[in-house]
Amino acid sequence: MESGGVSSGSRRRTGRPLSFDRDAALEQAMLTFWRHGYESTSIVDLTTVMGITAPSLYTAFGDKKRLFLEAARRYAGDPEAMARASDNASTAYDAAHKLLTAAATAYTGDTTPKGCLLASATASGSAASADVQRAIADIRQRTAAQLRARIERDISAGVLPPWTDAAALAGTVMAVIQGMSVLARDGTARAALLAIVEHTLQAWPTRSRAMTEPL
Amino acid sequence: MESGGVSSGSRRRTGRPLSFDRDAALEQAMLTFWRHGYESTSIVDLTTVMGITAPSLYTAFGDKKRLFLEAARRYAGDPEAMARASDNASTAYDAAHKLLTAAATAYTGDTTPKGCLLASATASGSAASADVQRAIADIRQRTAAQLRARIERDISAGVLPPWTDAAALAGTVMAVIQGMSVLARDGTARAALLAIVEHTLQAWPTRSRAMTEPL
DNA sequence: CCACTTTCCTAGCGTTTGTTATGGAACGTA
DNA sequence: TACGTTCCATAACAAACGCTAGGAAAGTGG
Repeated sequence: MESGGVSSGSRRRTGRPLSFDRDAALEQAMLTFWRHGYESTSIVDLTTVMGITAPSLYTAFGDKKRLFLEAARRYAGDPEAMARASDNASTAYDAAHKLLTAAATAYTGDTTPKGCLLASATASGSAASADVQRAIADIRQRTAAQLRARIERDISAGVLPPWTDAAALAGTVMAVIQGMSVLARDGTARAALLAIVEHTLQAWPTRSRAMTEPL
Repeated sequence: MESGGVSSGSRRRTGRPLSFDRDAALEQAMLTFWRHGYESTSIVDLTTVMGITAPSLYTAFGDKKRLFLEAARRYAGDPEAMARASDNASTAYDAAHKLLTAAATAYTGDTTPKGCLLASATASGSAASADVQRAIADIRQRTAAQLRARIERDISAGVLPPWTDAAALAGTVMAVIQGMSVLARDGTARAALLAIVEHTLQAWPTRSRAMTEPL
């Protein structure tokens, strides 16, 4: 019963090998969840785009819920990579700027669905998928917590004024990110989203905002 | 075939009267759509909370799609009332402020579901409900257009500087509104949303922003 | 070549979905 | 009382849902 090493490295050593590319199938599943959401995507939809049959899907990914969570993890990327990117930014402003522009760009890709998978997939949801919604909310709140920590670091370092409301600042960035997903779904173009990003960042506090004269 | 005057005023003059309160039933349906979204709310869910049977629902409201659209119209309120509120605001800033605080408050009600019905109900969606999504997007874009027009009016009147990007400004407000719905769903408290509102409005352009000294 | 393991496909499981036919009961009118 | 109209409740419809038994097929290790 110890056989099921889920993670990478250990492949099965015997038995018939998979006849399809597991990664490619997962990618297609992710795109479909991205486009239609979690509950509105049926198993038939998935097997069609993945090019496999239902039993193959179940043996390879468990069930619909686990497949979605794996697709969501693939979409959100490595959480540690996000943390590193946030830490490596020279200031919290830079981190927020990168986060916002990356979102605006990702939500308006030519070859990908509009909007954010995490925002689109679970905004609605029956009681049966409450755990899926919670998992997605966790990913969001992890991002928010990292940004907030980065802001507080800047406050301590004197880069941001001491009266800065770190929660409100991080919250605003998160709200704009999530909101841009809705706008992108409604058809708003990338340039318009980027203009929103620039406008939002104009509210970023500066040590000199109320003291010296910018520009 | 001309009998079906949907709107108010003309009630049926003969036959057995309705045994339930149509308005109260619609209210319950709205709350359920608000909580679970459009596709995740089943007819059984609706008939349960409405206290009627399926055939009664169909004869009184048409079908699930029309019931939802009627509930959404009830939720969004009279569009003309919104337009009047926007026009009656003394400035575009006031209109945006009212819009944002009203959203933050409505999304965190004690007796209502968290978030926005329009944002939650149709963020995901199968191809079958594309028309429902379009109807909801229309309501959003009507709000955005009104706010944008109000901003442009202020620009013409000299209340806002001529270099103001009305589209970006209105877009930011809309993005924050939609984003706050996601945050509210995730459990963010009303006070935190109101802090986001205040922070967002700090980016509002002022004729004097780069010329004279505020405060 | 022979077990043994694992994946593959066909077919179908039971449940839930949105929606409706049917027949009787309740109303205003005559 | 009798009529036309309208509503209610029972029951059921076909389709789609997530999911899985069962046996054939394709690999590895002995």
